[in-house]
Amino acid sequence: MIRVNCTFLDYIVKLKASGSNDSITEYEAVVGEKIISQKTNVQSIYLIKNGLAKCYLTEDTGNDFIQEFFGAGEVFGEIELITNEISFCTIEALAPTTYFKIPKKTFNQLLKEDAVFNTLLLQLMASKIKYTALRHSYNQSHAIEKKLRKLLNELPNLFQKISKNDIANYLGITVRSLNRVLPTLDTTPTLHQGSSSQ
Amino acid sequence: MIRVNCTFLDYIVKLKASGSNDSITEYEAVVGEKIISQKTNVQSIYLIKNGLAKCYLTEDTGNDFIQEFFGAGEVFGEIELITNEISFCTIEALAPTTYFKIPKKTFNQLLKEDAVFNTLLLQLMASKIKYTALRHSYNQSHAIEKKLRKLLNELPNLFQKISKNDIANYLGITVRSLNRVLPTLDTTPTLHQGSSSQ
DNA sequence: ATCTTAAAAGGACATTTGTCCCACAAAGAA
DNA sequence: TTCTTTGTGGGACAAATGTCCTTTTAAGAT
Repeated sequence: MIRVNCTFLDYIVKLKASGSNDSITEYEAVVGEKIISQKTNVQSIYLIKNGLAKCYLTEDTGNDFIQEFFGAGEVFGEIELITNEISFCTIEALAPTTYFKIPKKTFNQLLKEDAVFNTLLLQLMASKIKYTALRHSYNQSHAIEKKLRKLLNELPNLFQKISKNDIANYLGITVRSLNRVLPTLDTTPTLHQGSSSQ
Repeated sequence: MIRVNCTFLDYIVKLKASGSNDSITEYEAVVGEKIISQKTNVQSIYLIKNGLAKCYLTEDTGNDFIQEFFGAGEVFGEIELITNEISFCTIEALAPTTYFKIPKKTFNQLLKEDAVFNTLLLQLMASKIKYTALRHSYNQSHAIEKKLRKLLNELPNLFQKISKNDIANYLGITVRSLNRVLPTLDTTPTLHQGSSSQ
């Protein structure tokens, strides 16, 4: 549930370190900071170096639906650059997060001239498609309890890292429903400690 | 809800017509035929020339969840080729469907040597990611009635083209629930006529 | 024509999930 | 400290959705 991509991160770190590309810059986001806001223009692709962020869509109903949690190496903004459209989701830091920013021009150059970069991006996107397909399918056809068990299996310290509200929004349920199911699981989850627990 | 991609189809048709690539072959699937089966090896990418197919995942519960309906120009198999993994979904014809098959070797060659093809594939994948993100988000945060209205808005003759069972599996609900909501809509849907109605 | 099968329609009931509350605890601001 | 805000926990009830089952209709097979 927390997506990472070391291969891609390593490649970009090396690229930056090689000095051949000084347009790649590094930033830091504090907890709660929005790195990308829904329905705004995107002029770079972003890459998380370290930290944790949530990627979510706000619906007309006011509900937030969390697409995914992003950890080290995860990339975003590439969809907007490729389709030339405004962002369809918001990326918000859940912990202090450092990230790289690669401007559109550099991104297009790399895509064209760097075969390795091109392949890495294809793999990254293919992986996103597959992962979300599997996740949403599972979500549609299983009860809350099973979804939660699966989640806890993937990330045992889930409740230390992510607030209940965010977990509920990730599962597409309410916090009340989440709380109702929790006691039925063997595991005894501890409380959410905020970003101090990372 | 029925995805199409004329640009990509045109490009492949021209590529094939130019004679420069005789490894691209054409096939026809009858109604109910599975073009790709879940958990099998994939050695080509596929491209629908004409017809209609459903792309679905079968869960351990036995439930089918329909990811998307594919119309002319839609591509599949590319994820499996890029990630080098077995297929995670089944593609099944809902109407007589003609499609192209591009072998893995040719696909990789095109990706490397044909910049236009490379870009088209990136766009296609970006579009898939965005579309499914929006759809699943909407599905998670809206009641059945709204989901159905949205669908009927996109495709007024929905019920002529697709069976209720498939529509239910696309929305992640049961046929019973679908039938319950139908009378509350102004529209009076007619019955599913099978493939004869196209 | 008759039989068989698959899709459709919907009643009755159970279960799941959401909504609306209120209460409590922790963290940060004044 | 005291106040305020935010996350948490859960009771009571309402609404949405699923399960199970029966009937009807339409299409295709023999």
